[in-house]
Amino acid sequence: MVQPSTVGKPSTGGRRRPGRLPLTRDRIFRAAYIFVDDHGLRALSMRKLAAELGVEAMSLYNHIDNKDDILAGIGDLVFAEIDIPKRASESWAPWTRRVAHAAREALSDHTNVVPIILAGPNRGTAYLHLMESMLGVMRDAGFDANMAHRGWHTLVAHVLGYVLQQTATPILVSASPGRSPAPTRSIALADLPGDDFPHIVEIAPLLAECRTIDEFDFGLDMILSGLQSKLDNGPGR
Amino acid sequence: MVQPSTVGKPSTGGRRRPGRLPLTRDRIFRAAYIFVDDHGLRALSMRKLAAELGVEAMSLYNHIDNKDDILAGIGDLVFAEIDIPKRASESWAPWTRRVAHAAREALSDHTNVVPIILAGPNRGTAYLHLMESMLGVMRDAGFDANMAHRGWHTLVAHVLGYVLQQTATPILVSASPGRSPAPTRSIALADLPGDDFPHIVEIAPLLAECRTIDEFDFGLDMILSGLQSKLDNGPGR
DNA sequence: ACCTGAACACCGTTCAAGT
DNA sequence: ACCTGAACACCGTTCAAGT
Repeated sequence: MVQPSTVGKPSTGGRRRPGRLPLTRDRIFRAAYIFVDDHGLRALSMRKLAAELGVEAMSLYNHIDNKDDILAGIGDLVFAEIDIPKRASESWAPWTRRVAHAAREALSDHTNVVPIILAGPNRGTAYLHLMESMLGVMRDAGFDANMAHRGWHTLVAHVLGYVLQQTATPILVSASPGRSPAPTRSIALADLPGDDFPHIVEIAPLLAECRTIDEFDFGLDMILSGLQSKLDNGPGR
Repeated sequence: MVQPSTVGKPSTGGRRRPGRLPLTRDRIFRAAYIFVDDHGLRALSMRKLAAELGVEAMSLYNHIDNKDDILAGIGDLVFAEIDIPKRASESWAPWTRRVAHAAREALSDHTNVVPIILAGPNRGTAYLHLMESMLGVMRDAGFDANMAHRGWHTLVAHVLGYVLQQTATPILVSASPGRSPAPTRSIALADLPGDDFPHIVEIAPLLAECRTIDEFDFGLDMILSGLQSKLDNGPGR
């Protein structure tokens, strides 16, 4: 990797630019990943990303196809942060629980990137390995292919759905449905008219403090024990 | 609403423009909704939307704040398509099942709009009314506020997660993880290397044909019966 | 009151030209 | 082989000017 003919100036690799590493797909992806984490998805532009790398925007096109290519790369970096636990002697359910929590955690740590994952098909290697592992553990536990497939879908739906609600549920909400003046953005859910929305008002304090882990576990437990009982109650459909 | 002083020319409302209705927030939202359904979210621009309405882009700003304002309007139009069933004599579970299916159907019919709903907090009136109804039915059935809150979260997570996978699961996928030439986009999941992804390859045919309703019901049933048993097994936490 | 021409500060992407 | 200046066809949004 290090060019052996290069002498002196130990910190820089050659004569490209003072102290600049060469561009690679990987370096572009990582820079974009950090940029989105820090500034949000909408702020990401080819020009600003290039500036972050000390380069002009057009240089990026020597390594990537287009912006979508970069977005796909960023998306898979989130899945790469989920480390898939080794299967100890534990049963499929606790193992799956740990994976589900690891996924929830990784996605929650990078909410700015989540919209990318949701926008289109994920075909990155990290995603595929995660999927493969989950299916394998279920198959080994005795689920048939059909059941493993459905269980996987249900679990993914739960994780994605939960992470979504961390951002998609309005804690602050406008009380006036029509055209609204500027300050309305910060009226709390609890301030909705109690006549129209009594039950929303009732649970408003719960919503405000609900992004906890046992919120997540509440649904996860139902899914895992539901799957377990299908496993126990018979091999048939 | 109809200006009484206007005479003749029954189809046009006045002298604004030949045959042009006046702009309103509602007309802008509906036009944008249809445009996104037809051409996708990324194709939506202020200029093209204005053209669709027979108007210049800047005119839109007389009625809406900015593009995000329009997006929020579009998002709530999807929820407005969910008609909330009247509560007959049925129990909370079948009623909730019907609402969940109605929501799944509305979202599935407007997949281009779904990313808007997922991108940020929903505070539209249609969304709030849906939420209020679901909470109310659960409370009436005997769930306490805490349980209703959690149940609502779990159900929403399931619906959103399911709809997501209709778009986010790769049916077609690249078999070569690194830089890939153009035609790779259309290599099927089933063509993944079987050594690395045996279980994905195994369920690939299931994935290809799985966007069925009983896929959805599989998880929904587990959630509903899980909630029912919590309701039966005691009022406490 | 509502619409618009012109303008501003941006975009993603291409391509011929540089080294 | 890799980088870039200049250019193209777009963006969202503002503002003063029109009716």
